[in-house]
Amino acid sequence: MSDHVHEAADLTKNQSLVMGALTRSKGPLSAYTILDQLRDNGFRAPLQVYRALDKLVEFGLVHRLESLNAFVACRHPGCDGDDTIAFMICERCGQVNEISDNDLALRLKHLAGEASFALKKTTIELRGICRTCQAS
Amino acid sequence: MSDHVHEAADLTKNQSLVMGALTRSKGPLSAYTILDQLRDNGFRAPLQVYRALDKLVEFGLVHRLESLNAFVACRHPGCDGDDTIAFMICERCGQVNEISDNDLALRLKHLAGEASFALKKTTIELRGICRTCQAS
DNA sequence: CGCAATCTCGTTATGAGATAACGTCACACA
DNA sequence: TGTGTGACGTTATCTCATAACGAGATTGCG
Ligand SMILES: [Zn+2]
Ligand SMILES: [Zn+2]
Ligand SMILES: [Zn+2]
Ligand SMILES: [Zn+2]
Repeated sequence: MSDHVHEAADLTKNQSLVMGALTRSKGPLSAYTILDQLRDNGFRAPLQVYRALDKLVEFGLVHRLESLNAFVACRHPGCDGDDTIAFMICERCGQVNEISDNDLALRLKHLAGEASFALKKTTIELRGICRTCQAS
Repeated sequence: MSDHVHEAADLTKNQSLVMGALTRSKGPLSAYTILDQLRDNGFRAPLQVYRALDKLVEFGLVHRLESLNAFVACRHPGCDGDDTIAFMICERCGQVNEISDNDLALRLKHLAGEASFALKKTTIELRGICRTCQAS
């Protein structure tokens, strides 16, 4: 276990269970929703979920959506968890799309640089209606 | 009152009090912190704060910081509340800087357009250390 | 081996953020 | 006069998140 890329085998039981719930879900889940889904697996308290989520976010396998207080499995291929990611969140169907754009990242870095701001983490969340929901 | 630009005179008593608390503050405040500060002015329940905040945000006088669950008075000159605004939030001193960048806004609009995503609202929050705090 | 450091886990209780639901009051305006 | 609308106050409740404590398992070292 010298690798820093976290695969399924690296995860503890609780982490795997939480990861599974998020992967199965079509959209983001709140910690308490995950808790409810995992009661049959022995989950009893919020902390069991939050502790697993903390690690999964740290590993870059899960992202937290600040504007939703919810969590989503990373579906952005090649996402290392440190990228500048933008989320498009459909307010009708709840689906989340994860996009990484270099121009966007550069622009933000530039703005931070101009202000001598030591950038650690960026949150970009776009709210709106997705293509599918507009059609219907 | 036919104007749509909201000045101090437009605000109700509660809205003025909440706006005052936010304007006096150097950084963002949580709803409950505002509540505590306004107890002497007759505030008793969270809803009094949240109702005022809802309106102030609607008027564009106050912004909500999603990653902080807190609110900050708009200090961006000419901000109409509909702009695409990025917030730089210092994790050491708590100060918030509000910046509006056209290139950034255009890039986001472009990305949304590419995905046929009907963009309604964008949240951009940069976390890091401000210039002042780096120096010290 | 003996022992400390670290990590995961379970549990209980509590803190922090936000809203539902109900009724009151003042005001505008037909 | 009556009727709608919007702000307000209060209570209760809901959702989100963490503090604090202790039990096992694991690792690495003297
Ligand atoms: Zn990702
Ligand atoms: Zn949709
Ligand atoms: Zn502003
Ligand atoms: Zn600072």
